[in-house]
Amino acid sequence: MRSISHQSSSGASITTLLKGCKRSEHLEQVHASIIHRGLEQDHFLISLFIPLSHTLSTLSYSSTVFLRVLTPSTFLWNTLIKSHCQNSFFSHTLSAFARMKAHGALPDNFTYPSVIKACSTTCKPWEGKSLHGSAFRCGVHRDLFVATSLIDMYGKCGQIVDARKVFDGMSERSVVSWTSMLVGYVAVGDVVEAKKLFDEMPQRNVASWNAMLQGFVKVGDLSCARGVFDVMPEKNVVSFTTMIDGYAKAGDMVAARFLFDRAPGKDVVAWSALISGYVQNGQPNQALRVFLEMESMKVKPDEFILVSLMSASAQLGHLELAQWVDSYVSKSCIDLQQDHVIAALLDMNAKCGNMERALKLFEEKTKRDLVLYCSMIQGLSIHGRGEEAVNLFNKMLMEGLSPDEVAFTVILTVCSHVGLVDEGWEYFQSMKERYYISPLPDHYACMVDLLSRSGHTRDAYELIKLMPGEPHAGAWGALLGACKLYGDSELGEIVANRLFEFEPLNAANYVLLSDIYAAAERWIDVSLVRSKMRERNVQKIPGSSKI
DNA sequence: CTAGGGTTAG
Repeated sequence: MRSISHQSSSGASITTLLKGCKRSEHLEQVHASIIHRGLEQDHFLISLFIPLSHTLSTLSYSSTVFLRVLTPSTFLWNTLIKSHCQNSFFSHTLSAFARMKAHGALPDNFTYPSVIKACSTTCKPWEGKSLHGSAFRCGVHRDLFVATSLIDMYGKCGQIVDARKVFDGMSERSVVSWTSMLVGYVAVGDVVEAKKLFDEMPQRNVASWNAMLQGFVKVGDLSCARGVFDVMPEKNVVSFTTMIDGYAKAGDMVAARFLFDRAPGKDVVAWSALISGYVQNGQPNQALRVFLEMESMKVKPDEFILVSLMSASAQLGHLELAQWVDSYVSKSCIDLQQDHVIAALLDMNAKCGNMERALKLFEEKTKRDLVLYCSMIQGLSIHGRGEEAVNLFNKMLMEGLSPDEVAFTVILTVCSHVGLVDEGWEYFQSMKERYYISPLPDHYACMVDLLSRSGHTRDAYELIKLMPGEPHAGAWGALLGACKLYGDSELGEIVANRLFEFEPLNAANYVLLSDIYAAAERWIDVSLVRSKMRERNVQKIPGSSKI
C-alpha cells in the first residue's frame, strides 16, 4: 500500500520538515520519523529525501534508504539516477540504471539524459551507442532532452558524425541542442564548422558564446577569441576564465592577470586557471603567492589547485614546501586515489628528494597509468638509478600500456643519460614501427646526442640529416663536440660546413666550429668564424681550447 | 541536456 504524501497530513508535515533540512543531523531526525510513521514506502517522500542526502550526507546513507523501498517506481529510479549524476557519481549512475532494468522498471524520457551524461563523462562511446539503441526501443530517442544528451555524448566522445546525425534528425531543437552540437565541433578542434554552426544558430545564450570562445582558445587563435569576447552580449566568470586560460597557455601572464582582476564572482576555477598558468610558465613562486592570496579570500582549494601547487613545489625542489603540501592534501577531503593527484604527488616527492615517499605512492597504486609510470621513471633517473628506470619502462610495456611522445622523451633521455645505445636505438625505432608515432625533433636530438657521446658519430650524422624542422642547435653541437672528442676531423669538417649554413648559431657552437677548423688547420675559416663571433658579440667561453 | 581550470619531458 502506498500512501500519497501530499494527501496525508503526516506526509505533508514531513515534506515541510525535509525542505527545511540544512545539515545531515536534521536529515537523520527526519528519517527517523519517516520510519516511525511507517512512510518508508512513500515514493514522493523518498524522492525528496534522496537528493538531500546526497548533498547533506553520504552516498551510502542515500543507498540504504533507497534499498528499503520494495518496488521503486520509474519516477523513484529517475530521482536516484539524476541525483547520482548531479553529484558526479557517474559510475553509480550507470549501475543504478542497470539495477533499474533488472528490477523490471521501464526507463522513460526522464531517465535517459542523466544516464547518457554519465556515459559521456566517463567517455564510453560503445556504451553510449547501446544506450542510444535502448532509448530507441523505449521510443524516447526523439525526445528533445534525450536527443540533446545524445548529441552531447557523441560530441564529447569525438563521434561527431553520429552527433550530427542525431542533430539533423531532430524535429525541434533548443538552444541547448545547438550548443551541444557546437561543443562537439569544438571538442574535435573543428573551429571552422563550429563557427558555421554558431552563425546559423537561431538563438544563443552565454553558454553558446562561451563554447565558441573556447573553440578559438583551443586552437590558439587568441585574436579571434578576443574578438568574440569583446562583442559578447553577456559575459560571466566562465567567459573570463576561458580567456585567462587562453592567455596563460600562450604565455602571456600579464594579460591573464589583467583579466583575472576584472573577472566577476571569481570562483575556484578562475583561481585555478591563473595559478596553473603561472606554474605552466615556470613561475612557481608567483603561483604560490596567488595561492596564498586565494586562501586569504576564503576560497577553498580543490584537487585542481593542489595539483598545480604540487607542480610548483616540484619545480622549486623545496622539500619543506613539498612536505607541507603533502600533509595539506592528506588533511583535506581530496580523493587521493585520483590518477592526476597521485602522479603530481609522486613527481613532487621525487623531485624534492623524498624518494621513499615517491616509491611508496607508486607501490600502493595498483592501477597505474602512463603518467604515473613516467613520473616514477623520471624520478629514478634523476636520482642516478637509470638501470632501474629502463627496467620499469619495460615493465610498463609488459603491462600493455602504450607510450606516448612524452613517455618516449623520458625513456630516450634516460638511455642517453646512462649511455644505453642499443636500448635507446630500439625504443627510437619502435616509436614509428610499433606505436605509429613520428619522432619529434627532441626525440631525434636525444638520439643524436646518445650516438654522438658514445662514439657513433657517423650514425649520428646520418640521423641528424633526417631531423625534421629547424636545425637543432643542441643536436648539432653535440655531434660537433663528439667529432672533436673522438678525433674524427673528417666528419667534423663536414658537420662544421653544414652547420655554418645555419647561421646564426649559439655561442658554444661558434666556439666548437672554430676549434674544428683550427684542428684542420683551416685558418681562413677560423678567422671567418671569429669575426662572426665578434659581429654577434659572442664571448669566448672560458676553458675552451686556445688557438 | 549546453560553457571555464589539473599531472609526466625539453
